[in-house]
Amino acid sequence: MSEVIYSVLLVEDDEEANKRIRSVLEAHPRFAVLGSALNLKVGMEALLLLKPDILLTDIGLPDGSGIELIKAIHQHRLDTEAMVISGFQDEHVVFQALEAGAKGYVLKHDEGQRIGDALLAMMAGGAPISPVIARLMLTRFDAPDSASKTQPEVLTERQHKILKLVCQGFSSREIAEKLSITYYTVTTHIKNIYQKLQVNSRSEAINEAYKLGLYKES
Amino acid sequence: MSEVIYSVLLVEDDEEANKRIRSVLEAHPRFAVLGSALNLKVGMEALLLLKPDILLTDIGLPDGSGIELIKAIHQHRLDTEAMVISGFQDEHVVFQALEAGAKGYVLKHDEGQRIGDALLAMMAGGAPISPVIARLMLTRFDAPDSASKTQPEVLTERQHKILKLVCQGFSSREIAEKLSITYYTVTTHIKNIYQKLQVNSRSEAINEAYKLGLYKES
DNA sequence: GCTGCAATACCCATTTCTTGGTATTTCTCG
DNA sequence: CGAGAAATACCAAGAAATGGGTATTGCAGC
Repeated sequence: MSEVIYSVLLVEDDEEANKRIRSVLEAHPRFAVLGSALNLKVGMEALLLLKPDILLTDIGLPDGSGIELIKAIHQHRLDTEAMVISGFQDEHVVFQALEAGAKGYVLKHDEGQRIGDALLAMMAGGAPISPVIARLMLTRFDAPDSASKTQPEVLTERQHKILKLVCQGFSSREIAEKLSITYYTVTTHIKNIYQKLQVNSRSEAINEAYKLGLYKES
Repeated sequence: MSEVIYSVLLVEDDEEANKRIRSVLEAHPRFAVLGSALNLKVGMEALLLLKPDILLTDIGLPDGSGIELIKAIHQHRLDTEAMVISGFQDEHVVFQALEAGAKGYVLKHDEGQRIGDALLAMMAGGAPISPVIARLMLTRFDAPDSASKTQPEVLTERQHKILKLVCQGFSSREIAEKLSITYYTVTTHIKNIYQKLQVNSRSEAINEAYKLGLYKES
């Protein structure tokens, strides 16, 4: 479509791979590499400072997981899309990344062209995967188990009840009164709900709840 | 105008709300609370016995609908004005209540002052109903009238756009950026939206937007 | 018995929202 | 032209929410 150029931050501890990917992107007309980091700490600083359009990060960094970076994007409400580059096709890691909000997942060994294409596809607005869906997938794969009888919900019963009230427009204090618990407890629950839904405001939580069809009458 | 004091019967099953509204009315110089009931049965008895000037009732009572009370007013030809207090702006319920003869419809979450004002407005011959609801009534009951080309919305185009963004979970500042207007302007719009929707928080507005079906993709 | 999860409760610093104003400009309608 | 609606912008105080913690209790599973 457009001729927009996307700024990219690369975080990859393998110097070899870092260099290679970087040069690939630098050769690409649609991307501008703002910088690259070799570890989580530097990557985090760069992310918050540079606020790139795209974060391209490895998962296994020497001083932590690249997932932290993806989480940071949400926490700081950056307008950055995250894509994971990993050496493994570890299912668990993939889900973790998606859960954290990553939009894509490419392999280190992919050729440069593929990486560029993947990034462009992502920026063109791939189907954003709901964090909860990802989480559901996670639990589904983690536990190829049995039951599936009761609530397949990620949220606990209590959290669900509170989210429902939040969606109905009640304030934290009103919810506390309704449930005969303290205001503090309500805020704690809400905090946990936000984390599970990967959002950070009431409005976003409500939005997510509706998206997931969590509301079918009361 | 006059210094008339109106007698009020309150029927509300939520003890919390009951107590709150009751104390608000008791503190008001123009109202005298004859009694309050927590369910339909007691409410009905009280209504027929006390014949209050005003019936202030919830709809969803544990043993039936408050609409029964409104109907009873007509059935027994009482000289009582009915006003509904509800936690929801459920379209269906509103119509039922108005059809049954309710003169007003206020929200539980409204502050005491607003409830008092609404009651006085009603006694003065008004019908304190949310403009949005009124508009819905019009479009429902008739009006193959005018153009119908433009948006049948109560909200202006701008307000609609902003409400949409609010529903999508954006903060006021984010909306301001997106629309290239100042934060102040956004808050002003939101203020006006709240007034039109008769709510007083983001969550309630989102709720209302969904209830009114204001959202059909973007 | 230990561990982990869920639910509860509390604190505090910071941000965001809410509410009450005022005010200017543009546009439409009568 | 004047009235009114709509969009814009600004301010300030108080309420609420958010994010970072810590901590206790009870219960299920290993």
